[in-house]
Amino acid sequence: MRNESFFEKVYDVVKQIPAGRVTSYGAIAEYLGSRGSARMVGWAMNKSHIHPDIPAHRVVNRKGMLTGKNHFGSPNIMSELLENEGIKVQNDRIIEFEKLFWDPGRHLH
DNA sequence: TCAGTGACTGACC
DNA sequence: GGGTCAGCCACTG
Repeated sequence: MRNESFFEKVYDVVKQIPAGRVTSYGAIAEYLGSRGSARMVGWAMNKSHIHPDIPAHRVVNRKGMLTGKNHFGSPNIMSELLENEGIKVQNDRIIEFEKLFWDPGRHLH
């Protein structure tokens, strides 16, 4: 049903990302059937503050870089949240991003 | 309705 | 990995 907006679906996926794992905007967009609309996912994250439990820090770009850290109020919050979950962050980039990558299309098939 | 905006991505270097 | 360019599309005013 389309009772949910595009970003409502995005939140539904993001909330299912397990702790200690990360995914990319493009992966979520692709899972929602809007491949190439990764910007919409990032845009949805921008408004995720209206939702209580959106682990937006577990969503990064396809290179594993914390491009959205600037939207957490303070640039260091995002990396601290990730490190708190056991994810190593160095120079605004997730170490071993490929190993920690969580594909919604594979887990939520 | 139209134009602006953007937490991206792929191509290229 | 990182900068630039162009395409992408849902939402806002």
